[in-house]
Amino acid sequence: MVTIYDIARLSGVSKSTVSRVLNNHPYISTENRMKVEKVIEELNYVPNSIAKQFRQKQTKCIGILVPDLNHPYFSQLVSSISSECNRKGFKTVVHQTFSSKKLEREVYTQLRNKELDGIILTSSLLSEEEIAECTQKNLLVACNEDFSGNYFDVFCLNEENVTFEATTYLLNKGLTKIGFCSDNIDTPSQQARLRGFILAHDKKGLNHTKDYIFNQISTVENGITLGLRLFKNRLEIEGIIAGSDFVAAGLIKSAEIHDIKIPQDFSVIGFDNHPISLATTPQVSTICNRIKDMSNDLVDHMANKINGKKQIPVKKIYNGKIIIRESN
Amino acid sequence: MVTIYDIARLSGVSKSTVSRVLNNHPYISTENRMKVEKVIEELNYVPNSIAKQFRQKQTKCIGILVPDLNHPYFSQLVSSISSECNRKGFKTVVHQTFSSKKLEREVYTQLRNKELDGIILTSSLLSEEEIAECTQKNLLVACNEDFSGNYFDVFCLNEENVTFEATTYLLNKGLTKIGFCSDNIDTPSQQARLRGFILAHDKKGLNHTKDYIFNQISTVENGITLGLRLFKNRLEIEGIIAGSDFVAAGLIKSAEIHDIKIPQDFSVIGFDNHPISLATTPQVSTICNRIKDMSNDLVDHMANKINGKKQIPVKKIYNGKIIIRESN
DNA sequence: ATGAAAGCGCTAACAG
DNA sequence: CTGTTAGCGCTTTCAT
Repeated sequence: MVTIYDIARLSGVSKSTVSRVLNNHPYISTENRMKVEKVIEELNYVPNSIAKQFRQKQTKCIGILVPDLNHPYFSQLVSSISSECNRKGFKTVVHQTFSSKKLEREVYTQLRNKELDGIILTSSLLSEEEIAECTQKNLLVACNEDFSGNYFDVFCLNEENVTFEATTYLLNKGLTKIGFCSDNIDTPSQQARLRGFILAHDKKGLNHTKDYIFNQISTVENGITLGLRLFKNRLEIEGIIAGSDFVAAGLIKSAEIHDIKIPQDFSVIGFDNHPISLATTPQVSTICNRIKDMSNDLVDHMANKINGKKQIPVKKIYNGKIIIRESN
Repeated sequence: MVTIYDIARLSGVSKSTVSRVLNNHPYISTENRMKVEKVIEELNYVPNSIAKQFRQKQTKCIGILVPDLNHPYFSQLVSSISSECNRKGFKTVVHQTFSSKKLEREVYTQLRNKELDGIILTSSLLSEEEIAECTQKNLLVACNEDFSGNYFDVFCLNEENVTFEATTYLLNKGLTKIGFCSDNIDTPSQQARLRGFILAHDKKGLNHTKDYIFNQISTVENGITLGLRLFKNRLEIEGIIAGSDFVAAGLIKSAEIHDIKIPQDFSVIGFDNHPISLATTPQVSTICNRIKDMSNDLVDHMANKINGKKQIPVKKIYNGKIIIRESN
């Protein structure tokens, strides 16, 4: 392996000078710079970046903690975060937890071991307190998940508000028996949605039906199966906040099979404004998220922190928006 | 920062002994082992993994090169590869190229700089020769992309065969004007599909229509737009190998809008057996891939190579399968 | 079974 | 503008 020392020897300067050339320091004689660059070229020298990292105590790696990449929302979020990080000179290490607390804790250990400069959390099954304890003084920022902001910085959608609005929208249409789907009800973001759902009922003096709150519903298949259950037994449920466009698509397909007319007999509102919402008949009314804005702000903030720029604590909340199409 | 030296000092042994305890070496007195472990516990010591990497010249990081994570096929592929890598003790660094040759080359530079122990390539716009030149003697394995296998190991679907079969299936039904969609026609896998498409025509003594080969078609929206073009002008095209279930869904939606009956007036075959293929009406006939098998074999192979086990060169080809549903 | 010592490749005071 | 020097935290011979 060619090292900085070989370059120094062959170009008749010291290691420091080579290092300076490599790092674009000012104040180097053009003569020496050229000699060094020539030898670098000749020997096809590539700097050993681990040695550099070791010296500087930085990995230039940011971890992204995500439940599952094989998911229309999270793959989009990670795509956006990752490319922003790359643009700012950081590599991104993806860690899927598959909703395992154990795997999640292991990633925090990597952070403590300095294998990562920081972690971006997109979803968690642990409490803020436990996360803070696991990560200690190391850098962690939450994106997407609605934490308090007392333990680490947070960038998230106003899930509660937007679900409140969507629910109110259905309620205003005169529906009274509305369902609610979530993928994992134990996460802060889903809890926030549920609060919005319930609050909308409260504000109208109505009660929500506990039996119509469904958990672990996240895919097209889940939507189809749920629809089967709902429509076959001709339940009195009149509409649903589906929590995802994929679930909405499944419900719509299921309704068609059971000859339930949407939106006449049943209303559906999806989430995320995923292209699939355009492909169904009727097209899915949905809620658009703010992935791009969130990830840009977040990565900017994170990069500044890593580079030692003082940042004030933030909890930044983004407003989603309802997009009314044909399914309600 | 607590170091191995602090532990040594406080437990009255040498650095070497501490290192041995840390690495589970045999032949350490239980007495010393316990002393060391006690101090480690007390000081809450965490080993500095960059130092370790530096020493051992390994990053334990594998790069995954992918066009775009925000994509139903690639997000699933990366999800599978990444979790396999994690299980084997490697971190995965995701790099999206967004079809930029420049970004792709940058990743190969990272490999040369030893920032990565190896790269898994899922798609490329460069030639095998150029890739081989960029990566030099470093470890790179291709997954998904149909390279020759002469320059690096390859694990891929038999794209040509399976597209041949799908095309033949339509041809056997009596269709003669069939279209072909690809997301990026310049990649080896799409070229392989195209070969299969053409070969199926050849075998029947039929000509394919060059005007019906569409490039840069990959999303629901692309499918809808393409359908618009096809159906509005009542082209004589009778069916299409859509290249992706999302495109298929868009085409089906578009057909509905223009009152084209599928499969009576028009046939569609998707690709990947994505859940969206269940949500459309009619449901999409599609081709199932072999993501799980491919990524398991691949990561196993890669891990062995990194760990110094001699591996013979491989080009492993997996057979896809047509799933006939309602759209043809 | 253990310790001393060397060194991985690089950066950054410091001195000149 | 350049060279000397020390050292980052860890592993691994080589002795003992």
